[in-house]
Amino acid sequence: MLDKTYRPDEVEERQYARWEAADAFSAKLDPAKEPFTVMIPPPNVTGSLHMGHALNNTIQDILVRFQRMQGRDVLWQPGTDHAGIATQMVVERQLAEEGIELDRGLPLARGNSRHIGREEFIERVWAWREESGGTILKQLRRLGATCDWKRERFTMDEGLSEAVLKVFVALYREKLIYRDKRLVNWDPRFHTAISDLEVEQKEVNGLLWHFRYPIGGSGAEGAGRFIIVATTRPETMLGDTAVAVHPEDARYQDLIGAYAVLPLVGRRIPIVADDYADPEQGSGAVKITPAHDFNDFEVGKRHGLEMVNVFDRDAHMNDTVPEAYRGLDRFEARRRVVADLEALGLVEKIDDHRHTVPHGDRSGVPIEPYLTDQWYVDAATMAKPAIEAVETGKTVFVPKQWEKTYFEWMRNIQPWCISRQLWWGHQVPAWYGPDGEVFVAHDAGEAAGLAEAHYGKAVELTRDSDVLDTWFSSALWPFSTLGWPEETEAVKRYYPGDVLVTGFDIIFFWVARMMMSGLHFMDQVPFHTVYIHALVRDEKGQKMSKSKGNVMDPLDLIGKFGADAVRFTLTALAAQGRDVRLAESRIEGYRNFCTKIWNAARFNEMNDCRYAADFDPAANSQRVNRWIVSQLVQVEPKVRRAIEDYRFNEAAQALYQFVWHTYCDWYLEFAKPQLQGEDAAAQAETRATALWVLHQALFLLHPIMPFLTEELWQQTGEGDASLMTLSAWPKFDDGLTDAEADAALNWVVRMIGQIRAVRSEMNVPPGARIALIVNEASGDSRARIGDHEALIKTLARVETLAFDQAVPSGSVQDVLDECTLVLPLAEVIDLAQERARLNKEVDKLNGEITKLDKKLSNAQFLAKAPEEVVAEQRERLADSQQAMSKLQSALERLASA
RNA sequence: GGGCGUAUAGCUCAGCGGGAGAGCGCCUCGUUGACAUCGAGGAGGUCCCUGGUUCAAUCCCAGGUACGCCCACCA
Repeated sequence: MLDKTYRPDEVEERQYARWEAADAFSAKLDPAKEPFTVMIPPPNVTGSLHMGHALNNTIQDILVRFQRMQGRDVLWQPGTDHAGIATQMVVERQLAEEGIELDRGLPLARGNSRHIGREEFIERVWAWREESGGTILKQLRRLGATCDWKRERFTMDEGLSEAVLKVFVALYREKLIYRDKRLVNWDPRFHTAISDLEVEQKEVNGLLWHFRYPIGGSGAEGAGRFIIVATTRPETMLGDTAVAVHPEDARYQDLIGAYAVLPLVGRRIPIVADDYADPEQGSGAVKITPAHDFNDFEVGKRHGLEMVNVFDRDAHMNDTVPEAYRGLDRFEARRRVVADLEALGLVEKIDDHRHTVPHGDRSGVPIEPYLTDQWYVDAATMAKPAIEAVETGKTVFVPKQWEKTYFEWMRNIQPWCISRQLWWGHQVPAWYGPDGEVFVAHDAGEAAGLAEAHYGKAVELTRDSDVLDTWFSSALWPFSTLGWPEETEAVKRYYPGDVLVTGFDIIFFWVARMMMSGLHFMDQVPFHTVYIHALVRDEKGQKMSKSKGNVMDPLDLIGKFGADAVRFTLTALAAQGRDVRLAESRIEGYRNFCTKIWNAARFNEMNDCRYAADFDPAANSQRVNRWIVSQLVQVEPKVRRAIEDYRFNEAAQALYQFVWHTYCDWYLEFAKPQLQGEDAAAQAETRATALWVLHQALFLLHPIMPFLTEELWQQTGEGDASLMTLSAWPKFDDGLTDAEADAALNWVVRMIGQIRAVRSEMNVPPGARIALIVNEASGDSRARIGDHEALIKTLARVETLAFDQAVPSGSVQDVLDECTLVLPLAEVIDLAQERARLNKEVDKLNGEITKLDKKLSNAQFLAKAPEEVVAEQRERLADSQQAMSKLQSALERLASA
């Protein structure tokens, strides 16, 4: 017996365990089946499940469950990402609580008692990972995700690290990885370089300071002349090595080639002519700090300027600046510089200024352009095949518009800075000789060999201490997880993958880089389709964030409404090209849908509908049964195609409509008289059909709502022996569609709906003696009414139903398609209201008739519109006119009454 | 500055070159043995504006307005 209500909390855990016990999720390496591969976007090992993950993985799970049911050999590859900075932060914070900090050659911070070195730190990270890493993968199970957990990978695993090593060395030898000294985005909080993508531009209210730099040199010297420069970053003036003016700027012609004396520092800095200086901007003169500004860096290179780096890695002032400023934090230095210049009378003015400041996306602090040696990938070269692959359709984006975003970025791609000054990550496989000569190799032994060949003797080597950007290893995910560089069966079978499901925010970070590395090392695109889904926002369209307090926790929602309700909601809202605005009321609505399905199953159970493996719907004789089967058969391709085309919301919509509004609202009502009637054959057929149709619908629902459907299949279907998760998608014979039953019962449905509407609008009391008289109806309609008289009487609460009878006087009539609804006058409560209602109908029809008349009297329309459209419009006009005449006579009767 | 997207019922959103839809909310009625986490019915919309293409435009095109997002940025 089914419980009174569906209890997801009790069912979900049990069913998930059954699936795992049956090994339902594992890739089978089965050569008889066509493979289907989905690579999970590996969540950060530090992460926990948020709504974005819930959407992302619901979609993937729908796809893989659907494909398994289609008979494919599915690999859904799970795993986590070591998330360099994020993880290091987490563990560092934990260590700090124990009074431990990393030995970075700096004194201990207050409150801390000891330093630890790199090795010990890395041990601590692994220990942390053992204990609390990867909780998100456990959370994915609660969502119902059917990843192949036995194949779980971690980007710091031995195998994946091997892939990273091989890729780095290979790219270095192909000169696609190189070392360079240039400005990088430096994060002063984490003391590391970050890539362009990890920099977030934030708009802030700042100030624009205008400084007066005294002109030095023979000519203008002593004349007390100044050149005015403006800056948003006063502290960097300590590193100025020039002032630039536009070569054609008339104001400064005599100063080009002269020099200014840098206040506070006393350095003589040249005044150079460079197009970079915009005469329209401020004074037209601009201070040049080549070591701390990307534009200035270029100017510096053009003019051979000195590059003075004024910061240490904490963004404190270093020893290149005058004593008074050394060791100051950059913001403190700013205040001091401004104050000192003010004291010297060198501040021309200070304006309010709104501008953007680059911030580290993880640290949240302003980043500094900083001159260091780093490792770079020649992304522009690697991007070329990746661009071509999308241009030629080897990989397609869904929705297609994202290809434009991809192209835009890939065609303007900059060198990718891949080295990070962190400890947690893949250490750069480079060793340096005593003179700084670099040897890139797979291991220390190979490096030693290279060094010996270079120097002619054995030398001591020092390994590069940097680690690689986390995304460097993620970029290899589609093949490194399969065992590459080993030539495994899995690599051969599951690469290239089929579809990658991800959010647009990750196109640059990950998708683009997988494309580049996949094409380079595997000669094939890593996936044929990239499905880009929306961002999950709150119901007001705001991005969910902890600071706004509008975060919805998927686990809470699963606890409250069940995983299936959450999954179905996300699916129903996941229309292409639009953000998902998630309101709890929506989930509640779909939780009710779960309940509805459950109750439909209970109805079957209570009516002795028993599962029969050999039931053949084609043998049905009852029209209502042929009808519901026909309706079901028409839903299946809608659902299948919607999933195949990534239109998940349409699949959800079609299923919701069918199960609730066709099966429950109408079919089960139609079935009741047969289930409770005397005709044993009809009863048996209806019992079997009701349950069979429900089961088929459960199969169609299964990829979206796996738990509920599995539970009902177990309880009302084949029982313990069979798992829906391992079963095939239903395949229906075309012969099961039944045009005759469709036409008849769809007509009956409409008729009952209309009678109910009239009853309701006329406020007809429940027991009223309402009659339906059929006079001018066509043969079809007469047959339909005759065949389903009992249903119409019961469901529309009609007392008598008669053919070819005069409408009795003293009654009110209404028009329903081809029939007349008759109601004794005494039963009508409000004649005026009924008159108003009929008049409103007349107005509506009048409008319709006028419109159609006009259209059909337009010669152009008749000449150019397709025949069937013209015919259809004619038919509509005829229908409207007929209805109108009946309405008129109904009104006349009402008037004379 | 460049690119992309969105504008349809009170709200959240589907949809479509030829009769404006759903869910939620709202109103009315309903405790008939699956389900009140329910059933029946209803109200509610110049489909953002202007122009163009077309026999026909909410839909296609152009321009505009508003909002959102991404990328790059002025010292």
